[in-house]
Amino acid sequence: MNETIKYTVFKTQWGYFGLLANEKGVIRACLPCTDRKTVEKNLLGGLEGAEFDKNLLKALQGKIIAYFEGSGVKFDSHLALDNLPTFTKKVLDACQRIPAGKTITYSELAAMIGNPRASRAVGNALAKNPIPLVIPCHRVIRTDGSIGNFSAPGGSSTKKKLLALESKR
DNA sequence: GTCCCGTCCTGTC
DNA sequence: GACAGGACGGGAC
Repeated sequence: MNETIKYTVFKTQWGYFGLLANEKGVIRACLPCTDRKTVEKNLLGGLEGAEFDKNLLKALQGKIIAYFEGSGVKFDSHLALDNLPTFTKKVLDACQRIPAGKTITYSELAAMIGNPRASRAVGNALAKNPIPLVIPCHRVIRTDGSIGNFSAPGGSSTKKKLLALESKR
């Protein structure tokens, strides 16, 4: 494999945010962290040969920064999800259609992809979401109203903070 | 409120 | 191919 992988780390209101991308689109994202090195480590995760490019996905960077400033933005960047299982791709794709400030439940998301009872499998897929925030997996909550779980650094408290940020608009 | 079983997909053996 | 484990749901108690 000889594809070019680039990454960038930039500052937002919440801390440093990382993006990793190849020619096809975004591969991975890393939620804000106060320490830039931590972000790079989480983002690259042992990957070698990734090239730093501060102008990588400049438009998306701007949107993410605006997002953490509290403005409503729509992430429409191209994402490279080819290496993920079909079901996971479907789940992530459906997840992207959730409008900002709105939340749906795991079972509603399952219904969107034609498997109303696959809520558990949906959670499984979201747990593997490589691109948090851009794929708004934090907008998916449990049917009983509880926040559910979140695999990104910070866990469910990060999820809560993200929802609070969106709902106060 | 807590417990338990059903459900469906992925990763590992 | 089989099995265990999950960001869940819903009914039973």
